[in-house]
Amino acid sequence: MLNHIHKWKPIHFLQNSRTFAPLSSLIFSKPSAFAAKRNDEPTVGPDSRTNVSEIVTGLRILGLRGINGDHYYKHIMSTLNQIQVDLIIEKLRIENPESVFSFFNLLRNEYGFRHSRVSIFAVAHVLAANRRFQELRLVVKQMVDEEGSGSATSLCELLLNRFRDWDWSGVVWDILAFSYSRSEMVYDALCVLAKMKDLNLKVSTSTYNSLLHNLRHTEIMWNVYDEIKDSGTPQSEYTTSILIDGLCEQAGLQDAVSFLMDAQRKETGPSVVSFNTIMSRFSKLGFVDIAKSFFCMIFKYGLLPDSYSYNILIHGLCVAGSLEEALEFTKDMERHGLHPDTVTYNILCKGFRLLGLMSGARQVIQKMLVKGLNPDHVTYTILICGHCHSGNTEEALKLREEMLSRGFQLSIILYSVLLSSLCKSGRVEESIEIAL
DNA sequence: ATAGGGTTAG
Repeated sequence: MLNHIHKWKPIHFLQNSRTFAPLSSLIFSKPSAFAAKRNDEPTVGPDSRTNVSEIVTGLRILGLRGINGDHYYKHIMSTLNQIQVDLIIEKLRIENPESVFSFFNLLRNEYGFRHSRVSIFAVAHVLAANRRFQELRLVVKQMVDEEGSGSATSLCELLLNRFRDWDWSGVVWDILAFSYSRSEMVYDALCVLAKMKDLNLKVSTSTYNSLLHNLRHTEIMWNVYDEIKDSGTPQSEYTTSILIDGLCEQAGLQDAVSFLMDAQRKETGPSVVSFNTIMSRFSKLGFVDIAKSFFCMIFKYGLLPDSYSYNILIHGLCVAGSLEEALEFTKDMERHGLHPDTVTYNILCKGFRLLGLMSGARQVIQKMLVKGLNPDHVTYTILICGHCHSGNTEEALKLREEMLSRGFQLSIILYSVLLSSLCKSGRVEESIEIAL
């Protein structure tokens, strides 16, 4: 340990590095940064000689990889507390914003560090400024999941008190509302929206859509829709389809169809997504013929069905037992330049399974493999259940092995099917073995 | 945010 302590001597390190041109030029281009050691900052490390500024400096010189490859730094990282981390992140954010997120992630992923809300929001603002929306969503989602429902009030307060004038805070607010909605904490999402309204902040279409989707079984959906219209937020094709789906449940299919037709009068016209939603509803209620007529209507509106349209219809036909027609539509799909995907093959596989034709199911999967598509957990579930159902426990067990070797987990339901099938065929011992 | 799966027993 002593060796490593000696290894870390910031001043010597700088003096020695004078002989190495590339590094020294980098270092001495900003000498002021190295007057780092300040006495008013908490010290860290085994000898209590390093402080936050020096860590930030180290990060600048060595980079994240360098710092994590350094034994002494590694030790410091594992002993940092939340106050120190908050200080580091704040300094990095100002002096070296490109590295904030990496540092934040490193601590969380490799050291199991739990960041404070303040640091999370600070990092979120940096991500928003850099338009790294995917990572931004992830960071906020993790926070929201950890904080749980009912946390919106305090998180909003924090945003309001400490981040009010920050650039991009509108985006962070929106992502916060979106994350609550996505995690099905609808009232927290609504709470954030109410605050955003007070602050005159813009709500994005995707946040509104997610919220509409979660509220589609309730009357509140219409309040949100009114708000969308009042605020002039642009609507997407999903907005209409979510409303249609909600109408199917709240009012009835007739009203939903009227709404779809009304959409025609608007400038954009109905979208394929809306047709798909209606088709799916009718199909699930057993009205495949009506679903089919909507499928034809897509063309009449000058639109083209997408792979969702085909899969919905093929599924409806399979469930209705019209396997031949389902196969016809699959060919038609290809004629229209749409490739049957894993979902299509799974649907067809289930079609054969429903008729007890496991050899046909196998052929479907064979064709799928030829097309370069891999079976997923749905494929395996259909096959295993089918084989269990037809008494071919041996084949089901083989598929279980294959599934596990490919890194898929068996669901509880699939296990119960498999175990009961084994028990029924008198193979109780094996059943117990698998269960344990 | 529109497409695909699955249970036991009673």
